[in-house]
Amino acid sequence: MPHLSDTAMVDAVVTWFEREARELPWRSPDRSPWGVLVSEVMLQQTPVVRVAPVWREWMKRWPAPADLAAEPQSEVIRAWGRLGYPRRAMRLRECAVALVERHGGEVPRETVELRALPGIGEYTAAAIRAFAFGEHDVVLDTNVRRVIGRAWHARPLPAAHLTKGERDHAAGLVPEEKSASALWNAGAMELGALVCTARAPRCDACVLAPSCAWVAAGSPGLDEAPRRSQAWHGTDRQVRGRVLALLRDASGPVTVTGHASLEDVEPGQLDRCLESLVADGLARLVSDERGTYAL
DNA sequence: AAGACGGGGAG
DNA sequence: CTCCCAGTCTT
Repeated sequence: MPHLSDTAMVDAVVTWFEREARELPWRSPDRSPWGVLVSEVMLQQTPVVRVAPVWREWMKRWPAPADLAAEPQSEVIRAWGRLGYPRRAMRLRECAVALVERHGGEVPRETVELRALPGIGEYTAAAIRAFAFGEHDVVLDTNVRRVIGRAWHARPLPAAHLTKGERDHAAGLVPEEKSASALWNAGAMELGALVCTARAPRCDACVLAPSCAWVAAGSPGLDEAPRRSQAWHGTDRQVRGRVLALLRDASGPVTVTGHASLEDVEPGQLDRCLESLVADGLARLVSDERGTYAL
């Protein structure tokens, strides 16, 4: 039976984080709130190692919201490269425009204002407040949910959707004091990313192990836990990605229909994907007759 | 409450 | 080859 108090467990994570935190570029002392915002959007569903080089490039090229806002979307999609979910790049640019129009080109620190920005949801708003401004907030990403779920509730993996009960419990764990709250938010995330990982947790190296409810229960359920399965090969998602890669790597319009690199794609599926890309605003039709598209 | 949405590195 | 990742937005 675990016997450490909530506070002692939270403190253990904070202490561990102060010792073990990775030196990520968006954690540098000279980072800007804009840099934090960009990093958070890039990190939505994309791992740190893949984000880092792109983030550096973006900060060099577009150091402030106004710089990105002035850029054509095609260039932004190109610079996004292969980070995935290119709608994020589109929204990031829209976000930059909104920052210029509504906030004088600055990143606001209030939740309502952040949430009103394109691409900024519950998690990202809280992360920006905590990591860019040091504000007290509840940062709940998949890592923090997994850490809390295991250490406090003996659950192997978080449920698909965040519940009110889960949010309330997480809120109760955040230290009152501002700087400690930010360290807990970042530390719990870091612990989930480096130690309390989804499928191969390193409990022997975990500061919470002595008081972890899941460890105490014998670390059950990892194999039986429901997995989110996402078919990939041959799906519309893959075809959309291939079309976008084609448009990205070209300097101008491309005749997509009958293109050699898409030979194996069924014409019907290709048409459907092209139509959806145009509907999403990610691609535009240049010449209907010739099946020519561009970013 | 579901489903859609990219891509690559690790196991 | 399967699984996962600092989620968001739209039905």
